[in-house]
Amino acid sequence: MRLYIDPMKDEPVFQQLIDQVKQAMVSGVLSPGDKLPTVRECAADLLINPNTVQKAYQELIREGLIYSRKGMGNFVAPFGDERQKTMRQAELQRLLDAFWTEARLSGYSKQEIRELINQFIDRGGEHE
Amino acid sequence: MRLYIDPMKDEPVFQQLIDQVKQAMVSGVLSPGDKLPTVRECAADLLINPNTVQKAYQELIREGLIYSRKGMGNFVAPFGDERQKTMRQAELQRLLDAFWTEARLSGYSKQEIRELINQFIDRGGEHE
Amino acid sequence: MRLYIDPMKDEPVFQQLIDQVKQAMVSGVLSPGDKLPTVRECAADLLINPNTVQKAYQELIREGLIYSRKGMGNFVAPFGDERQKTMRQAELQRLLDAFWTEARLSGYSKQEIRELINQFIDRGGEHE
Amino acid sequence: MRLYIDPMKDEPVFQQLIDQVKQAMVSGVLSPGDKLPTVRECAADLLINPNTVQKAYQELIREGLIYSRKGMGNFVAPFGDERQKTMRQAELQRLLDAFWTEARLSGYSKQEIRELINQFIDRGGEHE
DNA sequence: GTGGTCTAGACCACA
DNA sequence: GTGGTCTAGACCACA
Repeated sequence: MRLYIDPMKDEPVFQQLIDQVKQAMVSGVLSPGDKLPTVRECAADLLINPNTVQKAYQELIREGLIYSRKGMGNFVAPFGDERQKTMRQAELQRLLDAFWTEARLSGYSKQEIRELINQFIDRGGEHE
Repeated sequence: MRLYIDPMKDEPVFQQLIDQVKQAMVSGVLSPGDKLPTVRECAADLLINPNTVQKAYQELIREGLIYSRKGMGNFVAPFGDERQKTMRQAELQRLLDAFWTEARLSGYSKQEIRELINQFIDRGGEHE
Repeated sequence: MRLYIDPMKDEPVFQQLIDQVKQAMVSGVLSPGDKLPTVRECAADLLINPNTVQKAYQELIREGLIYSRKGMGNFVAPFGDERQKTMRQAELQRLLDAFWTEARLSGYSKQEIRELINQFIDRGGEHE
Repeated sequence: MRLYIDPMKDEPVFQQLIDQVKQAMVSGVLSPGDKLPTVRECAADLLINPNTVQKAYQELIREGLIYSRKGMGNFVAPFGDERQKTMRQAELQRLLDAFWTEARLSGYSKQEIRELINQFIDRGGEHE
């Protein structure tokens, strides 16, 4: 697993790292048990501050998506934990609301959005 | 149209205002040509600084969702402009990607997400 | 001569009026001696404040492009007065500078801009 | 890169800053990747408020001409992005129209304007 | 250290 | 009256 960042994006660097790890987990590039790059390795690789990498990993740990073993590194956690599921419902609803509002403001009808989403899902969600 | 804010949320106040106006436009509470509260009115109402309201309105202007007339106030712009549509496609795709990743990480299968979305749409997208 | 305004534009109303009269003079819709709409007529027509129309006309008078005859109305002045020419050189240079900078920032080469301009001129400057 | 302002000009300070950065980018004083003065540095240097500098930088970011990294500073973005080009066409046309109208009102003939422009371009567009 | 948000309030341009 | 610009300065997030 190799991470990268885009300095042009206004998304904070630590957030870009989090998103990438999540994307990799969804797409199967990272599987439960896989080892992530070490904090130092990653920081040296991307020319960023180790604290920034640490912050990203801490957040992923907090979300239960990775776990840390002292002296060993950081590893991908098993998916689909029931507790996670409950915790994520609100976030999910929020994202779906945001998507809906943007789509409606863009002038799409309910039916068009439904089709847009179905096409997306049929293609496998871009990442699969 | 009456706006409100939640000072406890960590979402910036100006962003909350933007989101609310957008929501109101999608839900039909605000229609093209409608007058928004004046900058001062809104600031006094919400006990926030006029500059904060101004910032929110400026962003909405920049997105082409409202327009401003000095000495007159701010007004809702016509929807669905073709140029806007093009500009929003990327944002839409981004939001749908984010939603998809979160949903997949929460352990939902493709089919479950499809059903989740269809239920959401059938309910009218929360706002209708 | 019928004037109109676009409330969506962020250009002030009085400026839109000025620009329109100028465009009409360049394109030949208005010729020296032609009568402009009266202040009240124009204000009533466009649903704007008479002061706004007055302000536009005052500016055109100041630039020597129209003149006012008490009780008679406002009329288009003869073109090309030598004094005007001198006064306008700076403004012209400024506009050309602005155009050049934008064009260069848009990625056009010197040669491309030259061609762009020549095409524009050959078409008659859009307004003729 | 050193910025300056003229407080006597009626052009807003933030606009003067924007124009200067653009000019510097066109003339080659600023190249992609170059670091701009920090918000505070610039404000202290010009004896203006940091918010005013911030406003100028925000607009440049919005136009895609610079990008910002928290804790790092603001940097010049790569030029000539294809999307920018498309977005700027309208602005370009508008400026050329304005120039044309002013020139015609000043009494120049089509041929004279063509020569005026060619001279300008041959001199390298003032900035090169 | 550096950018981002926000307050409190002055002053100006436009309508 | 209404929006736009600007000051002086606080506090927070990010690196």
